[in-house]
Amino acid sequence: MTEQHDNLQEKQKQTPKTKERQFKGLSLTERKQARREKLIEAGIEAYGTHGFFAVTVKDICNEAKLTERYFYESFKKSDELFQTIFLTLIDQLQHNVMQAIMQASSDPRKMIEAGLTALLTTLRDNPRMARIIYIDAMLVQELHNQATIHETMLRFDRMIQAFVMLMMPHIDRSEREISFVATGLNGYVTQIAIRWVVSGFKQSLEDVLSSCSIVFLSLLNTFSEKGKILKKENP
Amino acid sequence: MTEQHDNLQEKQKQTPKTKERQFKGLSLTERKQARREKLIEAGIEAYGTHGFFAVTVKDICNEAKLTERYFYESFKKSDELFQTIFLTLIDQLQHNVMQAIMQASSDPRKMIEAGLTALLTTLRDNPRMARIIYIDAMLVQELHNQATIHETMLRFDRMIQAFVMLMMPHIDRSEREISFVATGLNGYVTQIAIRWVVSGFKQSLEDVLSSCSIVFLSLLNTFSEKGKILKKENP
DNA sequence: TAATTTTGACAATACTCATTGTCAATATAA
DNA sequence: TTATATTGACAATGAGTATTGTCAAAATTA
Repeated sequence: MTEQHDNLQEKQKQTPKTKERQFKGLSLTERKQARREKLIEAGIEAYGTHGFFAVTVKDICNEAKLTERYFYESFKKSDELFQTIFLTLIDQLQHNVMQAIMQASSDPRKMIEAGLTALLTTLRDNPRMARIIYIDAMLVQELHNQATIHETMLRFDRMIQAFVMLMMPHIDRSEREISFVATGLNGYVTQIAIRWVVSGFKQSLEDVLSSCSIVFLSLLNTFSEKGKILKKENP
Repeated sequence: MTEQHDNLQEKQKQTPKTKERQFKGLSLTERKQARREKLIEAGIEAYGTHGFFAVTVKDICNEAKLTERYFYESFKKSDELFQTIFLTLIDQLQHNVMQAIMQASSDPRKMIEAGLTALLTTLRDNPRMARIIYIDAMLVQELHNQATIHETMLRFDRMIQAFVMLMMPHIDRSEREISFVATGLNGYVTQIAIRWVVSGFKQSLEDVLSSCSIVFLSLLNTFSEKGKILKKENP
């Protein structure tokens, strides 16, 4: 219809439209970034305290003292915030564990203890992180089949697998089987961690640590004996 | 207004209200029961195939070839169907496992193998059961904090705990710690099972079984050596 | 101070579903 | 065959909430 006229209007609007203005000494991008971080913090607080399904976008905005408009300024869909939070937290957790393992002596037993201790203390010191990673994330990945979250979870599997293969170079098991064992070990620790988290960290760190270590140490022992135990030896 | 007249009408309505009539040779109760079972079957099909969150009440009714009215004839709330299904399936699974363990010889190794084999074959032969128990149930328990489901899940923990304590009567660990180990073992098997289920049972039963057994056998070995391995013995 | 961006409060819209209600068609008993 | 219990299709309601839109007050620059 009036295409030429419209094009003219567009030109006028595009350039001089929003003259960026400083606010509280911050530029537009800085303010956006600040709001984004407030939303992330609020999300951790809300999700980690009440659980993913009990929390609405409005809740998070209230927590962050921002209105819905600003939510969608930073995140296209409401899932995006959760995914962002999840990735942040799991990076943090994995980093702590890896670092602890690296810094331990090269004795496998020390490394196991160090890694598990790092994991458990991180969870205890960040209970909201614990809830988000171990409970909510499981749900969200299913709800909106978020491949990203699932893939990220597998990082721990692979970390354990690498560890096992590193510790026992001349192991007589197929890599495929070790991969399964790693998955299982991850599940072992995860399940105990969940119970610990849910209980409000009632039990002592030492007890939980010992319950986790024992399996790793047993396996270590079994593997280093080259699987003798696994052969059927009926008396 | 016309109270007396209304009362009269009520009386007439109350007694001869619904004269039960036979339909297709079935009484009202029989028909209700049949519909209920169709809904349960449809629920297993739908939930087990597409997942809890992708399924609506209407989906289940379509699958069952019944209309919504009949859904609420059998279940007050939509959750009720899922809970019913879950309890049915987990009973079935636990029964199979227990039976296998009982029927095995009293050799702990045989019992472990029998129990795990029963678990894995049941899951492989009922993939929808597997999905419902190991994936959807986890979610639903959180979503509508269904204590029932959570409690039921703990049955497996306790089953394993009882087994461990039975196998190793003179173990030097506290019951509390054994309880944690049992939880962990449950998580170990569960995690591997989930991966197996999700992969569409790609790997052979033998591989999966072996990956599960190894941990039980290692622990068995460790415990029967009275925890020597766990003492620090630096070279 | 005046003009205008930025913000915050809140209304409006859109959608998905669970749950309930209506009603005509059908099957059954008398 | 007739009266009515039963069924199936589908509309109506209601609740919750994500997402978008409006607008006046507050803050900033010139």
